[in-house]
Amino acid sequence: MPDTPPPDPERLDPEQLAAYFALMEVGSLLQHAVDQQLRDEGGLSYTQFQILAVLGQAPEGQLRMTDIADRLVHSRSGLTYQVAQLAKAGLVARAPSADDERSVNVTATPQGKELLGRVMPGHVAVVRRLLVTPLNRSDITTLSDVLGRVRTHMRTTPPRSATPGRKPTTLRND
Amino acid sequence: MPDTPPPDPERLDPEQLAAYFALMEVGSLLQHAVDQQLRDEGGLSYTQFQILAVLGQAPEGQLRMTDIADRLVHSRSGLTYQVAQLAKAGLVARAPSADDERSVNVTATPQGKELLGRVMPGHVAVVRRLLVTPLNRSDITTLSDVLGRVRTHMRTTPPRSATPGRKPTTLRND
DNA sequence: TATTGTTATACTCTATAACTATA
DNA sequence: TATAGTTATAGAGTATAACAATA
Repeated sequence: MPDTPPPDPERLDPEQLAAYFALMEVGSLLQHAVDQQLRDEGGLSYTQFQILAVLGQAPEGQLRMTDIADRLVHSRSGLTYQVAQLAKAGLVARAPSADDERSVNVTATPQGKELLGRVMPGHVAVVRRLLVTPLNRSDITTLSDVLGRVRTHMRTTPPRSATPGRKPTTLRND
Repeated sequence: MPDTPPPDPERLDPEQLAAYFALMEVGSLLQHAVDQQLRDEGGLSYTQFQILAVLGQAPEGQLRMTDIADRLVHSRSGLTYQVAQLAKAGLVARAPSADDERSVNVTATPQGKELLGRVMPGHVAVVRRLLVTPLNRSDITTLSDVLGRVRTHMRTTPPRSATPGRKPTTLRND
């Protein structure tokens, strides 16, 4: 009784597609909404907000550039730019590391912490209004469980290299 | 024995926060991955890919600028820019509408359809590798169900206006 | 030699405002 | 007047490559 066709690696079945589309759309809309709120109420981009937030959670209240980049931004120069913006606004301070002269320690200034605190309520309100409201407690738990697993998998999976059968300039000799 | 503190609208409990963070991170990583794949294999941004995809799904194979903008991009001028890019690459064609002289009908050219078809397998592969693989069928169903509800709610919820207690220049008589 | 970080540069994308033309 | 769309413009963000300095 072959009622489940063999999984074609070239396609996604309707359920998988629906999950993918819903994820992308919800992520995009939520991102857009919080970005807007952060700009309106704090003059912060979402990336800048994330940097401040990550610094706030850091044990010593400080992180090296590399540490921040690994968690948030995709290129180093991009992080340098964003941290420079934050520093220009007096929201973070940079100091050379004591034990490794190459490193730069970034900390949130009092103004940075103050701004973060001032912006959080509105931020939370947006997340609550858009994401939390339509879900019950069980939905939330499920969502964080399932997406948590996906996140772990994504972090583990090699980005894009290691593609087997990929000869790097090895056809002929050109 | 009050073990459930009253829900503070100023905060999100750990489960809610976890769901929010997981959603944002997974959405961001997945977006980044597919964007990369589309650029590498088709020279398309994710937005451009979406435009082609939406045109492909359209009943007549054509949509007005407004129709596309409503589904995808956030500003009209942004859409004009993106469609212009696609047209410049010969992937879409624009034609004035017959029944409404103001409207512009956009269609995918044969090259556009060809490119879309050529890019889809890799696209699907990324989604499968990052999102589908770590989940079982039940997870997928749940995910699309829960996120589908969130999406519906987001589309319904007024963006940001209609803030109650917001007097639109109605103090005094102005 | 590998790692940390910055700089220079160029490019993509987005949004706002002003504008044209049609309904 | 309202709607559909474009243009001009300006700004934010990102990545790549070259670079300097330290481990």
